[in-house]
Amino acid sequence: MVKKRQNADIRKPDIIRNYHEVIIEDGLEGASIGKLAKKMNIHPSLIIHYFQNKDNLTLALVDYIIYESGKMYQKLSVQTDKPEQRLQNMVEIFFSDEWCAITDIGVDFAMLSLSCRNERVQTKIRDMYLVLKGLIIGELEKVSAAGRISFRDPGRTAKIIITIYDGYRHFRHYLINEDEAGSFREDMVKSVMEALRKQ
Amino acid sequence: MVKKRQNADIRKPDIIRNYHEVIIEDGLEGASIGKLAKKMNIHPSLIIHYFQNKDNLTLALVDYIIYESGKMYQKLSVQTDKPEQRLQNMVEIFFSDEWCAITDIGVDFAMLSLSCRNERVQTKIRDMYLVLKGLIIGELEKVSAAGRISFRDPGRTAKIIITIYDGYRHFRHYLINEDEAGSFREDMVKSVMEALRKQ
DNA sequence: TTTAATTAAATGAATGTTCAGTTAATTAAT
DNA sequence: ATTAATTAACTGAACATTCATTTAATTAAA
Repeated sequence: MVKKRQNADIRKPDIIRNYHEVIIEDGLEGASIGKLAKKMNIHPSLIIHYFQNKDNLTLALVDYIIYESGKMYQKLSVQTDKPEQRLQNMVEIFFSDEWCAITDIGVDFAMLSLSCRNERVQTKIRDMYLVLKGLIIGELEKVSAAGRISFRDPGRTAKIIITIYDGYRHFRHYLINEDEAGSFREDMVKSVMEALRKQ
Repeated sequence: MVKKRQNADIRKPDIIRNYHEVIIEDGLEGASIGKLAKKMNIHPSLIIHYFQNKDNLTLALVDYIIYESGKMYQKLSVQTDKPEQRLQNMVEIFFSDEWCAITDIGVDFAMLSLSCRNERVQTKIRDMYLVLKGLIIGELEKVSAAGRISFRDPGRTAKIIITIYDGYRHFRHYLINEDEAGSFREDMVKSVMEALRKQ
């Protein structure tokens, strides 16, 4: 049984996590403070107490999702010191099931949709992409520094990687069977590596 | 002034179009039958009369969006008969502003999100992708038939094209300035053409 | 005892939907 | 060609429910 009275440091992130789950189940359009409260066995007004209103709660959720993604970015630092191997590893991690499952794609789509109408969300997501891009550029520059391959424009290359990754994560949802998914992943990894070589 | 009494053939698609607009403005989570009715200066129950309930209306919207996309697919048939030129043209159309603006990306994201929870929507979107894929395969096979380049697995190649296109359409939204968008497009077109050559 | 966590109760507005009725257009019969 | 019957388009009002939010009171921890 959960301790009855908790402090804000526990309760607030707990509310956000549960809100995330509600949206997974019912979508952003089906999520409400009432449902969320019922799910958590707390009173709706407690949620308002912590987040003032629903918009704030949703903004906090965006932060949460971005933060969770950010945590994973750090895990990208791959075992080996060989720059090229690092690059290969990074790409393979991007296209792994674990990586694609970091956040729920359904919720991600909802947030992306929201970002088209909400400038603050748009900015947050843009910043997240900038972080990811910076991280990839870092890896590319390590390769360049090692002298093997040089990237004319690492920022450009990073964008290509992100684009193919995004498209992959998006489109894989609409493939029919599992073995198709497997070969699809291989193909997309190859495409990215190809794009890397051609810079 | 609009004719007061219209028949179903006019009214139903009109409702769907307006519903589309409401979602562009307020998102799927902000759209309601009430708002839609007010916007159209009709009674909410008239919408129910035609669509029975909100879910049906949303399903009809999915069909509408897919149909609008499908109409554009037909315009893909490009002027020239030279297969390779056709291929090039097709890719350039995919990455054109006009093409990316066929449907509203915000609404598309909302529908993609919905598809993660609604099997019927998922199937509809999957089918749409199959149509697009088939169309691309057709073009690839024309090139193969001309004997210039042969594609080992056109279906595979088509999936790569769709993936990069999807990622492009998705990610371009988070680029900062216009000239960046221009060079980004060029880069992605190049990437696709590269992927085509390497099959 | 002060502060923070939590609930209770109540709010008005908006939600989707039903149902009964009205008005207009179409069809068939005279 | 006029009229009657039928169908379809549309409105009005009311429905219970849910919605986010407010304000005040209560409970527990520091």
